[in-house]
Amino acid sequence: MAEHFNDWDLQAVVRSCGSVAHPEPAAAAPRADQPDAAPEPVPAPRRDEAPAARATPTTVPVRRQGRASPPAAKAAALLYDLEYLDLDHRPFLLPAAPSPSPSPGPRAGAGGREREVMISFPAAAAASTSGTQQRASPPGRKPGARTSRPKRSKKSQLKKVVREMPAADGGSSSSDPWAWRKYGQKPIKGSPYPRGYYKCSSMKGCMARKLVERSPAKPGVLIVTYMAEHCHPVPTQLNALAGTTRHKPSSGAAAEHSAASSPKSHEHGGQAAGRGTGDREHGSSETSTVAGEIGGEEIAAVDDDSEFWPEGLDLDELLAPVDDDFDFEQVIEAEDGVLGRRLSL
DNA sequence: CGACTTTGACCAGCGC
DNA sequence: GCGCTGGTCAAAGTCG
Repeated sequence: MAEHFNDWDLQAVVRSCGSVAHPEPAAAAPRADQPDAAPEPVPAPRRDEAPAARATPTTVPVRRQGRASPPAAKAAALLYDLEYLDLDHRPFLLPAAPSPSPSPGPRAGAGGREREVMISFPAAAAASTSGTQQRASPPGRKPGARTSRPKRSKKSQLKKVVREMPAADGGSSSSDPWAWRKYGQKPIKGSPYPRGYYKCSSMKGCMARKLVERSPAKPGVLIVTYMAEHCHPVPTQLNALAGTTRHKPSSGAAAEHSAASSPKSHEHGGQAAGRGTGDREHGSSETSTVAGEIGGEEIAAVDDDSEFWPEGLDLDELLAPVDDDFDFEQVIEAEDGVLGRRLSL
């Protein structure tokens, strides 16, 4: 796993924290994307919901638990458009993992297709992002009450890297060495699924952040948008800085929660932004998280994924990185030749 | 005790 | 100018 990190690590990552001070991060970075996959809080979509979206409802029976999902190759197959990416600046596909990493790199492999949207990154942008840090609001502030906030850069002018990955993959946490901390969640208009907002917590001052949301069109697919750059090297130790990981023992909701909440669980696919305003608004109380996914959502994901599951792809190989915790009983093949796995816990 | 998640509110950008 | 929407903050609570 660590291997693929290198791939992007090289380019993506470190852009000297100076960036913080650097008003022009993007400028300097030809490609500030940090393709890290991270714990995706997957707003658990209800499988019942968005039925239309589900292309292969028939395969539902395939059940697998555990985050592993048909990641890799899907990427290749997956090619639906990310309209929202079209920021005028033609989004382009990243050469996915240049790395011939042995493992089905979760990276691009994670089923994620990446697109980098390069947009002028006005100093303002930097400022805006940094705003987070700049702004130190006085204590005792009423919730939500902020003091002056630095001007936000034009939202549309940030450089972004968008990746798609199977929800089942939990955002291919496996490929994301960074520690992410969720700082918000919002329902997105037009989408039944809320979007989770994450910041890099690997290092203070790092402005890297990512947005995670489920594709309305394909609930089984997570769309992860990376913004800004990491100003530090990939932590050799997950959670180097972010101290604790929350792994709840498992038990009913707890289990669900655990996966969900353990964000840092880079390894585990991390946090699931279960519910937040979004859920509330959308009425979906799916506190999902990876764990949750494991339970059910994931299944859905799998189904979807299965759609593009490449034939020659070796599941075990792909799943290897994440299989640690789970034992798959068997691999089953769905009617349409879709592969599914059933595992026993 | 520190880090994380949840959640309501604030605020800026954007469209009408 | 107004309202909507997205993005972010920070208090409160949870967990290891």
